[in-house]
Amino acid sequence: MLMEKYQIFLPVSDQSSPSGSPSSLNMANPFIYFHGENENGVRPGSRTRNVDAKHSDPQTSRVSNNSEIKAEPGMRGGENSEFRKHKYAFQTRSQVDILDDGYRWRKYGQKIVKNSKFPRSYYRCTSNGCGVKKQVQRNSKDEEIVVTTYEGKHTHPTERCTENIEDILRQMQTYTPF
DNA sequence: CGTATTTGACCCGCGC
DNA sequence: GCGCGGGTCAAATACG
Repeated sequence: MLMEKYQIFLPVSDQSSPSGSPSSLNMANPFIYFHGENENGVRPGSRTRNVDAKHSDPQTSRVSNNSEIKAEPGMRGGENSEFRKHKYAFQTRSQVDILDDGYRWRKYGQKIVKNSKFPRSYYRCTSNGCGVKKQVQRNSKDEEIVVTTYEGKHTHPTERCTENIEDILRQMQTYTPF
């Protein structure tokens, strides 16, 4: 057995789908994961957020916050598409949801998904101009399995030292077969 | 008091 | 067109 204390499942290869129709992103398989790189991953007219207007919010000065994630087609050009391409996921065997990977994350949402009994948390990197997102979900079948999905690419160096990896492993262990 | 988290509402795509 | 499922926002709250 390779896994002694922790277990990491790296993302599968990108073009490993011979069928060409990888529509089956079923999470039914507890250990099979995929990382789809949405080349076009632009959400068509994603949330213009008119709700503020109807909500009679005269200030609406949070434009800065929106603009960074706006990712409108044609705004950033190719850079934008590449930004979306970096999307991958991996699974870790851990008992803590939040794995400190050196970046600062701010939770911005939490949802209950059908497949899982546990809620899915949405995080975003709290750096200016760095719209990297991350979502953490716990597998319903194996409570110890935590699925972490990253999307985007960090435009800034890691705040903490690289040696922090030890801390990560320390956090990830907590599981002893014996 | 500033920043991060909580949490309900909203938005959007998709299936019926 | 409506309901459902999933993703995001933002006001309120918690926390240092």
